[in-house]
Amino acid sequence: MPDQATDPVFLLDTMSFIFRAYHAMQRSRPMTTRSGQPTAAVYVFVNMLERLRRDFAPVYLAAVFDLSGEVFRDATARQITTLKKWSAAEKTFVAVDYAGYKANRAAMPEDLASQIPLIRRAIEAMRIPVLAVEGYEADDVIGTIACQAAAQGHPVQIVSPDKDMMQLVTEQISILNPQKENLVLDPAGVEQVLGVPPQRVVDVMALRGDAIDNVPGAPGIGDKGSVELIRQFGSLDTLLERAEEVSRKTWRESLLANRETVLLSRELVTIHTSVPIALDLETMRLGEPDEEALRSLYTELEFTSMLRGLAASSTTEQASMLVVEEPGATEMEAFAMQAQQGFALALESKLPTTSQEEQPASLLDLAESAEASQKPLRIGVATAEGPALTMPLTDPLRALLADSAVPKRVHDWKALLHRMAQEQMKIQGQVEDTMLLSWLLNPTHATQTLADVAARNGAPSVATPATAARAVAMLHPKLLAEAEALQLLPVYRQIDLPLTPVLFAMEQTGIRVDLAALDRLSTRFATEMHTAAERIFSIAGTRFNLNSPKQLGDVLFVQMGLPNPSARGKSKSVSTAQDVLEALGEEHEIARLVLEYRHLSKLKSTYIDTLPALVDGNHRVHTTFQAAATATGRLSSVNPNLQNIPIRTELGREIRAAFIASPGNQLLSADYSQIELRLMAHFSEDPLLLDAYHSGRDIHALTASEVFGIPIDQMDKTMRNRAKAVNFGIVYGISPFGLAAQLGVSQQEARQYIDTYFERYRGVRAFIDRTLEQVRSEGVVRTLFGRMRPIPDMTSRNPAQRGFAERTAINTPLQGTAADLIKLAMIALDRALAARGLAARLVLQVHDELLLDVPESEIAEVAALVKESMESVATLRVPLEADVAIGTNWRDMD
DNA sequence: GTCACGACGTAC
DNA sequence: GACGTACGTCGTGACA
Repeated sequence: MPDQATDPVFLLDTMSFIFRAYHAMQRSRPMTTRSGQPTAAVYVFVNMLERLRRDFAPVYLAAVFDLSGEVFRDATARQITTLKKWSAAEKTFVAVDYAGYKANRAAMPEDLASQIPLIRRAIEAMRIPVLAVEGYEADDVIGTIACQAAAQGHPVQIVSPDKDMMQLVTEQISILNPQKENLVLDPAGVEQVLGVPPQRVVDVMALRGDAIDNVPGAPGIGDKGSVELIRQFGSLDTLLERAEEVSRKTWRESLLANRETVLLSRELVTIHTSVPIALDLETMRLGEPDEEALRSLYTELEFTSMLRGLAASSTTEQASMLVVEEPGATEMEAFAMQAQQGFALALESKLPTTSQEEQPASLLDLAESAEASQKPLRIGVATAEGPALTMPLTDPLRALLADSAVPKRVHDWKALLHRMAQEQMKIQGQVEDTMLLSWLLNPTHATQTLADVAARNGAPSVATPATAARAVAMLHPKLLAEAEALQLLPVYRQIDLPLTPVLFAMEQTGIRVDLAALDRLSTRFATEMHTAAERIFSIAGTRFNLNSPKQLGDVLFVQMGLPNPSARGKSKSVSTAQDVLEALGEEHEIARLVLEYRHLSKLKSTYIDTLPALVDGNHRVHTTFQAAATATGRLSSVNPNLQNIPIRTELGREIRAAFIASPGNQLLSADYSQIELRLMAHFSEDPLLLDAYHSGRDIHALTASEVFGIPIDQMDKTMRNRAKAVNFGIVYGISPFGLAAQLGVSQQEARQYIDTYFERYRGVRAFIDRTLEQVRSEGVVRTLFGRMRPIPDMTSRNPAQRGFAERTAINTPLQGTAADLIKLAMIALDRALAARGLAARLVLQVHDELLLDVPESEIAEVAALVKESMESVATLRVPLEADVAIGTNWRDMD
């Protein structure tokens, strides 16, 4: 138990949370009781308080409200028309007109107002002290009490989602946001997030202004400019004194012209700490909740999960007793004994990254970040029975981590490997990954963060390293048992788990980017975009934002009256999508120009101007492969996405050419030939398909001759391409609608093609029927290796839902098995390269393609190895073929 | 400013 | 009412 004098004081910025909760839930789905009483804001408020109590066991806490004090007033209470606002001139609070000050703020909506009495009941039942000073804003009350408590030696946690509060942060006062995984901001954290230290927060805000609260700021100086100027000049006062020195003209002139406005703005945004009130800590002592009152409130509001939490609170308390945040030597030794059987570990979660932190602007920043990184890393550890501890990374723990006889359990092994590489930690021994297990069990769930997985599986909290480790320790046996019951362990142990270190290495290696080439492209694209835009404006006779589909649709189809063949405005704006503009044909030059502009603009903003910001000091870009993200088992790639680098157009290929080999190396690409159609042949055992792949025939030409009745030797490109679209359609779970849209033919015609296809490829028809029947009865579909995807809605009365279910049921085993195969090939290849001591490195995977960076001297050997790894990864009813190509860049490969 | 979402377009 | 699977950018609109 910490010394009473150092118990932190928690100050809750209550209405900010209630408003945010209200708006957030409003957007997703309004939450009400069966009788229609809205409850979203109450729910979020109560939930936050429960979590705060559970995660931090606060001794002193006050829910702070402001002047209007809605909570303690009836809805019909008198309107407050004035409040006291700090006056710089009089150095005191003076009454101002409330209506004017809050002019830009809407009145409280009725469905929120009706929840206020419920929140009042919750506060009373939870025995939470309330702090409100008549006529003063909550911000100022919080600031005042925070300073007083800090002066008396108490650490203060301001619990708020609001950036304004950051100005109050000191060594003693920090900001806690329980909605962002209990993110705590200390002075360094504020600087990391905002780019300036807490003392300078008001300076930045004064420059930037705030439209909502009528804070004018300096017009023309926005988010970026304000931070840059304050960082450059050190403070607002210095900046104003030396405004003449500001190099950018618009900023300089704005500063010179708006000096007084900016100073006034600073007054407006400053939180004042001299509200006439004296801290009385005892009134802020948090009471024991009135369980009966809470039970009755939760029952009334139909908060069933909260009721369960209430019932289970005694066991939860026991679990939390097993968490020791500041263990002594004895506890750590006890842990080391128990840990021999294996333990779970979790690292401190990181602060969100910002562009500022990546590029330290000054030596001072460098020094500060170096200091921050010298703080010993805190690691949460937990065994099956013993307590979970948060402990520093000391030698005994390093030894345990490196001990290959000790199994480890983690959530997101690959992320851990990256952190460990930074910290020079080594981890050996069998590793289990609850993130992968959870994904295999539920691949369609949006996220697999620890917080998310823990919540779904009834684990209490992941706020600190120790509680996170406790959650992993609890999740591991549970998820493993579920995976075993669903026969998912083979995929887990043979595919996704061993793939993890391979992906880690690929991410670390990265791929080299030709920055000079991108720079040239940027200039060239800018010019061409400008030319296209000017011609468009000239033809249209008006200037508008070409990037806005809404404005563009208005100009083309309303103002100019062009025919719109789509006419598929879903009550919103007219579609200006590519296919619609293409359908306008060559006689409308403006359509062609818009398409050209769009293409240039897309490539420039998505790739050309984005990639250079993401390269490291060696001109290499490091993507993150998300291994637990897709519904089918594929990987995905983010930050940046390197799985959608252009290839189809000439302009796009210019970008691809900017991905280059390391000096002295070549790039080697190997891609599976038609892997999904080959898998269709394997699964369906269709004689035509099997024969085609065994005798190396052109599959698209074959389909063209079968479906369109054209002899192979008279095949033209157009018919082959149409047949190609049919073959792709088969893999996607074909429909007349989709094929018609793809080919630009009528649905009747598309239906005719599909019917003919299935007459010829009888095996494919049978496979589809068989698969649908099986999925209808089992509710899941599986890949060849047993990876599973639940398919709901197979029996839905809604034809659209049912159709979608049927198409995913067909596509998933094909796409998913292909994903399994290339993953297995990557694992095999990685081992083969290591066994031969080759320096070639895998750098990318693009679903059916592997890209390697290979020293010249190894090319022949690696080419053979890659081809062999990919083709012999499984023996199917048709051969697997991989085509290998080599080049200095990712475009020019032979 | 922040967030969510739709429209669009890139890949396989 | 969307033939499958992803991710990123932009504009827009709703809230501060």
